Amino acid sequence: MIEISKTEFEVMDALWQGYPASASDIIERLNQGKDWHEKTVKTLLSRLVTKQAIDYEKQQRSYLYFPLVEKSAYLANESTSIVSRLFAGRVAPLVAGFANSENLSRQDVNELKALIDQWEKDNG
Amino acid sequence: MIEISKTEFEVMDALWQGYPASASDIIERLNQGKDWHEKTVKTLLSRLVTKQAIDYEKQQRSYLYFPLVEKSAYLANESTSIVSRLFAGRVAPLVAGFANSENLSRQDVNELKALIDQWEKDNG
DNA sequence: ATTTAATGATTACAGGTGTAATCTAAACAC
DNA sequence: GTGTTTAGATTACACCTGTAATCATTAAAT
Repeated sequence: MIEISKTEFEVMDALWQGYPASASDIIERLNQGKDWHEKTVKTLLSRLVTKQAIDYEKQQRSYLYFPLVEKSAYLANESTSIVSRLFAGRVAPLVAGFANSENLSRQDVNELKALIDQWEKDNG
Repeated sequence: MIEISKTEFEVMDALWQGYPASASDIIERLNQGKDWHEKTVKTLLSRLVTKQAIDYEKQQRSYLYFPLVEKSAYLANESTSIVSRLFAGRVAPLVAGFANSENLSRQDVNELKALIDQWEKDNG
């Protein structure tokens, strides 16, 4: 799997919001929350192209970028690798940690219950 | 929170298995699974000391290391920060991803059910 | 047509990381 | 007591990251 750094991920996330998108689109989206220099964002875009996480089509003088990796696929991979590194591959202990540190919301619990129900319907 | 790299984490994990422990203890534990050069492990131990993730007491010529951070505390912090970065702070979507990629085991589901029950007992 | 502005490409640069090798001092073997 | 092993300290070194600045080229403005 492609290794994407923290800042690169934020750029990916901005791109996932809607694509194809120009560098200035991305910069604008990012500057809703962060305050990165234009040059910084462009460096990150280049690096993502090199890593083959995104690609572009030339549009006159500028580029229109699009992701080569789906967000859901990326997140699934990352989650798996992190949970495998930190929790020997099992997700329950991670959730337990959340519960213990009061980081579990009512909404989380409801969603968890729903997806457990679904899981049990699918798997005996 | 202290930033611990991937390889540093593996050293921490070996130390958490039992401490105080000498460098050679750690090296031995790590070489059950990995195959790192002795020098590499010692470099990582030094860096962890610098980062104040571990400390040591001088024992004659060699050192006896011990963690300054508890594993559970470290894991709780890491989980929170990762889930916050990747899933806007909510853990349910991460678990959903696991369910969808067939990475959820019966044991996970049972544990999740148990901790949800507990959570509901504690919170309305 | 010439200046200006905007784009992407190239370069910069310090700090972190993975992965050791070399240096130095102390302990052990003989 | 002199050579050898061993522990930690110091140094190495390439690649990654965060964070841009400068360069080159093209399009737009006048």
